[in-house]
Amino acid sequence: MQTFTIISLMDATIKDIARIVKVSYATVSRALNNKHGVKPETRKRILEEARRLNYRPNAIARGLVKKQTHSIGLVIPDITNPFYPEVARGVEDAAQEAGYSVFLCNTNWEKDRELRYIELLTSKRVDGLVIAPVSETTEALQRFLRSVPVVYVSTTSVAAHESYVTIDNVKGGYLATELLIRTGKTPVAFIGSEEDSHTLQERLEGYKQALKDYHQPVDERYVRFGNFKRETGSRFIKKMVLEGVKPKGVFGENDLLAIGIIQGAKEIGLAIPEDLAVVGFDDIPLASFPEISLTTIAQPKYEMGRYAVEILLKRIGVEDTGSFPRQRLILEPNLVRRKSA
Amino acid sequence: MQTFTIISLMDATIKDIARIVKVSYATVSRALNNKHGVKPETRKRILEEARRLNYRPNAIARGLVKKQTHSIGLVIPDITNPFYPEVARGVEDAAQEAGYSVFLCNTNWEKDRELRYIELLTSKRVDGLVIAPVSETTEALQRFLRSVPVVYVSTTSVAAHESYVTIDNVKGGYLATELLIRTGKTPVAFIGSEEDSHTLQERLEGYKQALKDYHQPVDERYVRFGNFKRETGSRFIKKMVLEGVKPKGVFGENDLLAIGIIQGAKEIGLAIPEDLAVVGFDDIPLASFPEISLTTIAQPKYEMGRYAVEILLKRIGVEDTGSFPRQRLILEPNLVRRKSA
DNA sequence: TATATATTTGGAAACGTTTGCAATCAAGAG
DNA sequence: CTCTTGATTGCAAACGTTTCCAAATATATA
Repeated sequence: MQTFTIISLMDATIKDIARIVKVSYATVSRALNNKHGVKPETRKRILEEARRLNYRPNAIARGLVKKQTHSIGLVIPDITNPFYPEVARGVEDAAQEAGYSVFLCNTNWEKDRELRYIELLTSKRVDGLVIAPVSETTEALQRFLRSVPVVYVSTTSVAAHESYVTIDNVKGGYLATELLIRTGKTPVAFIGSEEDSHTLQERLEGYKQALKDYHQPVDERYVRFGNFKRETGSRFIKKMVLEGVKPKGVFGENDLLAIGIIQGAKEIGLAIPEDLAVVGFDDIPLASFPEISLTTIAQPKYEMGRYAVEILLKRIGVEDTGSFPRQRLILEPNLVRRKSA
Repeated sequence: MQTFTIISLMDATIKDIARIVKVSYATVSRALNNKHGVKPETRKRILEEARRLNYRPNAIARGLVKKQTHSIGLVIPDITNPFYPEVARGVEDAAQEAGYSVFLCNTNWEKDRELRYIELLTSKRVDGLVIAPVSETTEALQRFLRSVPVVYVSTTSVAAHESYVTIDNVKGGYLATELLIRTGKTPVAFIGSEEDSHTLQERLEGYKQALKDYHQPVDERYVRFGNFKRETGSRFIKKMVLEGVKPKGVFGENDLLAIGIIQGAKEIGLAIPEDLAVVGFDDIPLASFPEISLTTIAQPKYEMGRYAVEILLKRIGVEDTGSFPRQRLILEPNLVRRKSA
């Protein structure tokens, strides 16, 4: 009894099976991998013994010879940010279906932590990477990335030869602004996160485009940048009206910001959406809560994750690196109308 | 130029370095790992060449000989559920600091998907596992788990020899109920998720304990079970009052449920907290939003994640499996009072 | 029955490291 | 100048697989 337990504790290898069944371990390998060319009866004996020994193939050893690990890395800023769990879930589901596992890496928005992670992941010989980069990729980062297939998610601004999946942020910004204008909520303001973010720039471009198309003046006093935190939205809207800049509508670059805007507006006695209509971007789970009911531009987050790994796996599948054409997938944003605008 | 690129594309190995520097690859290995006993000048030359070749140690090969991968698995029901991102983050941070990577696995609450994952992870030879199991562990699962160190998170009901970190659910339930009673919100109801969940049972026990201590009757009509979805909370509270069962306070087994309860209550014209006070459990990020402002029992989610891997790594550190004593860490729940009660 | 062919098996190298042991080397002691 | 000693180095095995190639065996063909 005791002995039995101990035996089952230490991992049996292919050699153990070979020794017991009295065949070469080449044969055992073939049997275990359902390769043709092993006599049914032999195969049966091997499988039985494997089962009896509680044999688990050693993926490490296999990885060494096959030069692939069936693992991919998912590098995101922060799983705690409500935008990412869904894309992570999409990534994970798609990976799992294809027999891949995924390493979760939070960069915490830190450039060097991101770099260290990528370094680590390449050391672990992941077969590929899906990454939502902290910011514009640096040269150092590029150097690493050259040795492993990668698809970017939620960014477009990357080296010309890389694949990515994202949504049409310009269009999203346009849709948001357009709604505000058409419902008479002018002038409409824009409150965004960091100014140098490409995502922001695109959404801002959509905003300006809509303004132009509908013959609205573009007034810089109505556009502000801070960071992606909720408090920022609250602070900025209050500051704005304090300065006498009084929009009737505001487009928040993301939902957290937009929710903050609503909260700030309420604090100074503005009714939503009568006095101030606000629309956000992302459609995080929170947005749909009755208490919040935020009108917003939805991103198909889960699908973005899925598509990213689908592209990645296709890329991994082709042995001839470099011959694989860059894939760009730009998904459609979707206006979902709730009570805030 | 072209040639250079190609060279840097294929991974240089220790042998390449050895060949160029003209030493044995044993020496290269020693140099790269900062082992003593290699002449400073030799080490320098090796390090330089490694850098020049853009050498990345192959963790797979290393793992094969050292029999450890510096990877752990994180097996949770669903990263999309607001409870888990924080613990995942804690796990990841602690792991990262110790040089470990973490595989993210969503079981989607499916027993067999959980099993498949654990099978996969053991095949990949993770050094350990932190797992929030779908339900009571099965025999099959136990068999796998015996071959790898594991610490459970957010559960207590497991084999006597396993480690876990969780919070004192009984106490949490008690705290919640006590608050309701002391603020005069009696009778107080309990609305929970699946009846056979151990977590629920513990929180329910706390509820009953408090009732008893404060000489309140325990009336089964005031306790209901459904699932952990928000809608359930909403439906159940409405159903309750429809049946003439009219609590003044209700303890929702988790925040989602509690928020649902609030929403349902509002729909039928109840004022929160005047007509109905509600307290939840978990303190998910949402709970603190002004629009929600849910009084709840907070779990130190991030810390749970951290502690889990700290215990795990300590366990991994000792070579003599079996000699490591089971670790139980039961964290304190924390009442955070907001507007809903 | 002998030969050709197909099926099943085994041997051995390879994947990229780490590490115990023995060999070499430089230098200090006598 | 030789002997000891300690610091450096190299050799080779090992980790657990996969896979190429050849050997062995069985089956079909003539």
